[in-house]
Amino acid sequence: MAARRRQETMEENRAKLICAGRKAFGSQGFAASSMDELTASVGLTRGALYHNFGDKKGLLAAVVAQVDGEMASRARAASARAGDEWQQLLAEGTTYIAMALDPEVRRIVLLDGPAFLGDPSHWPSQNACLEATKEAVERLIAAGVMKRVDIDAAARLLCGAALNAALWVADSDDPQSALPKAVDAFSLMAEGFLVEKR
Amino acid sequence: MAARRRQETMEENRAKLICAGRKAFGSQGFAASSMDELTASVGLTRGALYHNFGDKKGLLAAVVAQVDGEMASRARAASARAGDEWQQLLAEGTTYIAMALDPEVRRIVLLDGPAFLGDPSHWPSQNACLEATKEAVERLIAAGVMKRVDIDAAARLLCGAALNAALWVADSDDPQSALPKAVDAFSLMAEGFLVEKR
DNA sequence: AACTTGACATACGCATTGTATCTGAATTTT
DNA sequence: AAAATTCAGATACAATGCGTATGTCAAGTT
Repeated sequence: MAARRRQETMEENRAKLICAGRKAFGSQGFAASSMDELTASVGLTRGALYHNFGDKKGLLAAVVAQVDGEMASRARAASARAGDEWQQLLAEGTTYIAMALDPEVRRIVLLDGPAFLGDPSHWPSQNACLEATKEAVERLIAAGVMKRVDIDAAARLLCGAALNAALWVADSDDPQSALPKAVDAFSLMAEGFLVEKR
Repeated sequence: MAARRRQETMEENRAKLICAGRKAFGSQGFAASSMDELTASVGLTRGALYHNFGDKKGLLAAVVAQVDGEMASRARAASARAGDEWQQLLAEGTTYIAMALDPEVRRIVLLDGPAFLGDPSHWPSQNACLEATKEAVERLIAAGVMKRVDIDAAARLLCGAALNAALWVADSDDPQSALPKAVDAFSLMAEGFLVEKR
């Protein structure tokens, strides 16, 4: 094999570790994941880990940022496909609910993330979900569709409700039938913010 | 000192450990708490811990059950002081928000609990908050005040929104001013469930 | 009073994290 | 191009903590 650039292989290794972190944290949880196993699974040692991410939590932060970013882009895509601005907000919310059914997302972003990294609104990734919701709320208030409430509070409530509903759906006896119930209830509750009922 | 009954001292020791667990888990978090230190702080050893609670998570479960129970009784008290049934539901919600400002509650029940013990709706303590909310929702639907939605879903959304809002308030730059915003937004959003606006 | 029980202590093995030091290949310097 | 320098990652080490296996002594039993 030809001589590789330094930076190139380093980025490759970072990507490998983040990928392995997703799998390990997503399946066994952050606390139960061994960094020895994790690094060995991609042909490295803990040396690479500590050099690249500082400590175990550093890797978690990187993994969270990646998953979080993917969630946000999927949410934006769903939002773009929806009708008016209100429909877009609902689409984002229901997309969050659906995404949180992925065990990896649940475990990493909803459970271990807040527990080990602190409140999502303070994450370096700025919790893209919250950010997207905030923007939507801002537009809706400006357009006179939503009542005048504190933007951060409303966004947090909507996001929190959606993601929490997802935890419920995922852990319910019959997720398939729980999902539409959660989506219905979410849409209904969100209408509390509307100026006029539809 | 007179000879103590066996069961008596055992219950005393259990209480001591749970109390120490509250302090340790609440201040340092579950993962960072050393069971050696914790048990020593009440004049015992890990032997007592493993005998009484099986393992570290066992103690967490006991602590969670205690805190959770206290929260529920405070919520019921607030509910009893409120006006009509709808006001009672709102009172419960805002009480949850206020209670979650207690660092111990936040850390133990909202962060470490779900992360290490799994979904609250499956806790042996049955998550008293959820239970209380469910009962309230059930009554309100029967009374025709709330729209017909799935009871579990609605309760989960309301509870989730309230507790999530509390996490936001607690971690915001200025909790004192954030609290009323959160309460306002919560009350407004909950009205989405109402049959007719008030 | 001898015996049994069991609540808790003691002692041990194993796993894991973080750090300090080392190494060799990629890059830079002369 | 050879020597010098960097630095990504490996190796080695120290510290801590969990869980278990075993021991012990007072409370309860017969």
